[in-house]
Amino acid sequence: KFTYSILAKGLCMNGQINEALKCYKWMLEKDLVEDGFAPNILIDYLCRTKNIAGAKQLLGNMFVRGLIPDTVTYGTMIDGYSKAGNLDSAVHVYSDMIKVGKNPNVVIYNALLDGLCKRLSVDAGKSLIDALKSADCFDVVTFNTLLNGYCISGNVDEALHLLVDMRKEGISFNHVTYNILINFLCKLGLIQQAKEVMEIMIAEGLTPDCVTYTTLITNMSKKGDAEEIIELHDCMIVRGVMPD
RNA sequence: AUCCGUAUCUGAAU
Repeated sequence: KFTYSILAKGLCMNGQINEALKCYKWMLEKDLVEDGFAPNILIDYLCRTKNIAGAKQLLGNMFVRGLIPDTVTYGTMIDGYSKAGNLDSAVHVYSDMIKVGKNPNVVIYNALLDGLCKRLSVDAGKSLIDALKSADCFDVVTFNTLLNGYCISGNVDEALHLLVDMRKEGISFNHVTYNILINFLCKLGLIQQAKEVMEIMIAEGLTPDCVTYTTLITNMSKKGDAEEIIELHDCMIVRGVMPD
């Protein structure tokens, strides 16, 4: 189950979807598909490549073969729909999973939250997170998602307030939290402050990653201080972060 | 044995 599922995933990452599907069919013949693990990988790939129709078909095929969609299957479809801009269908999949008695976990809610913030409104996202807090169902991704929503809509006050709230709820910032803030500061034209936040991040024991550096370099390029850009580039190399 | 191995948040490209 694992060996051939991961092989199928590798084929997908190579863009060889037909080979991946062949691999899956072969697994079915050999009775190696006992649950959602293998089909979830293919459904996810189809969603990421915006082939929602294909993903739906594969999902339908699971039922035909008596395979029960699991929480990951539902999460994959919810995220796929919402990233494709179809929030209604995402919510519909969510109701389906409730109907069949599957318990949504924090990943499901985070996917919905991201969809709400990006496709509907941050206010809708705020309402959801309030409910999640009462239900004690949240993690660092939940907060990062809403934080990014506030940043995208330029809501500085709410963003800052959310950071305080995060601490209050006992959620530590991670590298993504910092990357969101650094990107936001850059977008506000506050490059120097963005670099300071990177220093805070390091002081907090977190390691800037490729996204951190690319964010800073991209935004500094718009101003054209070549010296500083090269310095930052060399800095990332020295610290062992590979540019992509 | 334990751990890891499929879904959710950030940059760039389109």
